[in-house]
Amino acid sequence: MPELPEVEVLRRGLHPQILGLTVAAVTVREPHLLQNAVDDFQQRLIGQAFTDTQRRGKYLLLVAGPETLVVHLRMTGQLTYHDIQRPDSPGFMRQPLTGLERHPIDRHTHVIVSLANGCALYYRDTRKFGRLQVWPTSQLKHHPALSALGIEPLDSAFTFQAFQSRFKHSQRAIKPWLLDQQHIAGLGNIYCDEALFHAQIHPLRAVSSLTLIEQKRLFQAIPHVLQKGIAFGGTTLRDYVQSDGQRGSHQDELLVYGCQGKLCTRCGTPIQKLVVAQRGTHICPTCQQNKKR
DNA sequence: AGTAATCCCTGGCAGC
DNA sequence: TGCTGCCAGGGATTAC
Repeated sequence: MPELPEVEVLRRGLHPQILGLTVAAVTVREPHLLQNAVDDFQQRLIGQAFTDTQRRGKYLLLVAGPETLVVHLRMTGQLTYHDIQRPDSPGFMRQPLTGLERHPIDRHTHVIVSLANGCALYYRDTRKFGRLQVWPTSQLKHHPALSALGIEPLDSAFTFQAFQSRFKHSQRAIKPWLLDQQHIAGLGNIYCDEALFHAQIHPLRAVSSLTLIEQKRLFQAIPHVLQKGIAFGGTTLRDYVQSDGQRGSHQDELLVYGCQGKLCTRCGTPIQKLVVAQRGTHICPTCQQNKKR
């Protein structure tokens, strides 16, 4: 479940590795994941060199001159750089039990971008929820999904005024509101739960019922939990890996997500798991009370 | 218009 | 042991 921090860590890892490298070939083993026709996808990338990397919400943008590769990892997507100069790189990792070398490409490797230096980018995705698309760089502003995204929570434009102005008078619960990418871009289930715990707000509280103090706590909690996730290399619960195949370590720093039964670090109450908007949701029932309006 | 439910996928795991 | 069925969830789509 890569969210903003995971995509940002991935981007920072890929950036120095691919910058300036030319796409030599593109292999598509699962056309279903592409939002372009296969031929179109291949022909527009081949011959282009990567000039920049960007991130917008949970979208990774690999800019290759006039064309940009837009990647969304969704649940189980992995984008790794396979360095042929390093035989110990993830592509040649040894199986922990058998000691046998694992082939760099398996049945879940769906797209391979071969680079002119002999290295390659592998897109691997067990659940096949992820999507890849080639889109004209000059038209990124008009990309339907990207242009619908809300404010970037780590951007300088994320001020309390900007945050508060999006609140409106919605009776919607705060958790699904935060998960809605058109308000704030990049929050997913993990960091949403962590932010609400940090701000001491129950996920079912109506958006319009939040006091000014609570709004300010939430405004501060969002970038705090995201920066912490980046600092620890992202959260690897199962599938997420960085560009070099390494796991993140933020899963060991979570205070509520997946912590049901453990004691709240603030008050000692056991963390509870409930379901909000069809999502597993983790709270401290003492610190995050569902007050009446 | 705004909100809520459904679907896509597979591996892991609880339960019998 | 081996099978069944459920669960994880981001976002497009559909439904209300």
